[in-house]
Amino acid sequence: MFQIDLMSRKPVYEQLVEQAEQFILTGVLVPGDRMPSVRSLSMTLSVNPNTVQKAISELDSRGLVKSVPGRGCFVSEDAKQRIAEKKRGNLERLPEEIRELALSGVTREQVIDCVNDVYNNLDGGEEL
Amino acid sequence: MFQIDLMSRKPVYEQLVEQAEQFILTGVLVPGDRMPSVRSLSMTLSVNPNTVQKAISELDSRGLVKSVPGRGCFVSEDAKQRIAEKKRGNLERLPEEIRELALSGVTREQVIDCVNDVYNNLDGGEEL
Amino acid sequence: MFQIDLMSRKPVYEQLVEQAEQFILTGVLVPGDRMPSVRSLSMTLSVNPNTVQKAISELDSRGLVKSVPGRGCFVSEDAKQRIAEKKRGNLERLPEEIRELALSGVTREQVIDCVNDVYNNLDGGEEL
Amino acid sequence: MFQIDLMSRKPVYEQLVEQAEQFILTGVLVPGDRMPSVRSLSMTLSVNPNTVQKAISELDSRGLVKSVPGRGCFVSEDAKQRIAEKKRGNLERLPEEIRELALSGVTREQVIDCVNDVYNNLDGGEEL
DNA sequence: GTGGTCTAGACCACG
DNA sequence: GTGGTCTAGACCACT
Repeated sequence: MFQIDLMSRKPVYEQLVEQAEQFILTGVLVPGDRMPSVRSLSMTLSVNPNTVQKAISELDSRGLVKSVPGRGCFVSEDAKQRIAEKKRGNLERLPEEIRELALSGVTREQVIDCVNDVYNNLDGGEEL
Repeated sequence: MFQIDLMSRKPVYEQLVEQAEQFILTGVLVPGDRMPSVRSLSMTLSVNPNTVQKAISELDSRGLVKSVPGRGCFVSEDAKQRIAEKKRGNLERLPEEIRELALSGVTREQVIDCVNDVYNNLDGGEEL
Repeated sequence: MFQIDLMSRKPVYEQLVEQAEQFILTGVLVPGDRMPSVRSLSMTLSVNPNTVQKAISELDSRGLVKSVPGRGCFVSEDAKQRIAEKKRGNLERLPEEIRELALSGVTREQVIDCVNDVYNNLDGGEEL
Repeated sequence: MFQIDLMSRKPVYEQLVEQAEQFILTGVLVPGDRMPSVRSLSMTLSVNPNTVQKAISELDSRGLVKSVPGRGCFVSEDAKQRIAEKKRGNLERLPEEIRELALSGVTREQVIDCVNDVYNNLDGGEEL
């Protein structure tokens, strides 16, 4: 399920956090699901347990999972909404990125096509 | 001209590099223009000369400026093209970002509107 | 392994970069190998860590090594090819150098002998 | 006659020195010839007179020219021999350069061809 | 004055 | 422990 790139400059724990968010956002993980344990993840990924723990703590502090001592770590009820809300904030950065593309010679049509491609290929069940 | 955010997590030298790229891409700096000197920049920005130097070196190694010891640092002829080419590569990352927005409840219309806003507000003289 | 000449006019960090390239080109360092750490190198060479760091950064930006914060710095897969490609470009400068030798009284035989010596003494296992 | 590249990282004065050496080695300048004056050179090249003066001083200290106050600067009798002698010293560095080419995949034939090309195309009168 | 290199020593994030 | 960033201040070569 999880997989990391040790050669990436992105910190391992951050890769794990982002993947967890992706899984929740796309419905691979749903509220109540139990996350893999620190030990099992650190084993399968050949990563230091501290690193995995850091990712879990981060997810916890963002309210995306709830750690229950002795029982494990579970996706919280409002996890998806929280992530969606945060991602929606990225909409503010979008104009600047598009402007850069425009200045670099990318045409309006290319961008519009790209947008339509994405929306047309969304799995029906994923739309809110 | 240049300005930095000391509180940003983005390294100061990287902020400088990106701003320089912006200036070149938007035509504020054109080929042959002389960059502010290391010392003057470090003074006005209250940043260590070494940090500014690092930014200049980075720009140099990317072929965006040519720094000539004893004379100064000049925007190279093909600077804008180099940047545009690199930015165009970002087009590949765009679908993923839009997909995240879509999954987060942003509608197709919102994104399209955003795109059109950008292209309609481009300075007329700039190439689309 | 690495060693520098403090009296050389060539910058220390550049000496380090060139030695690393030599090591990679001659197979002393192979893809996946871990480079000596910044601190250890700076200790053994009695050089400031920043200077070593600069060399590492340069190698990284040339794609010869991948440095991963917290884990170390590793020779990249295509390092040798990249170096070989660059060195092959030096072939263009060779005629000018030979011409200078010729004009200075070095005979054709002397140069040819030199060439043959080099090729005859290549380690058998190295590709011609 | 002389020409410099202001964008080169090679110092201007060094460019001038090397060009003078080339002119002497190839016979464009012969013993007794008068060098262009500092003022005229600095004018035609749009270079600071100090920079030209530095080049002249360097040539003088190498015994390649003789400055006669009030009369000018003349190519010395043994200029060509001095240069040739120095260049012949470069023969020692040649094997290392060829070895790098060899390790980079350049074949013995390519190098030999290059050598023969140079010697076959030498102007008959230039050979010592 | 310019850019380039280097030292000394600090702090941070990551593992 | 690792690499990455930054400051403070020095020296050099070049124009």
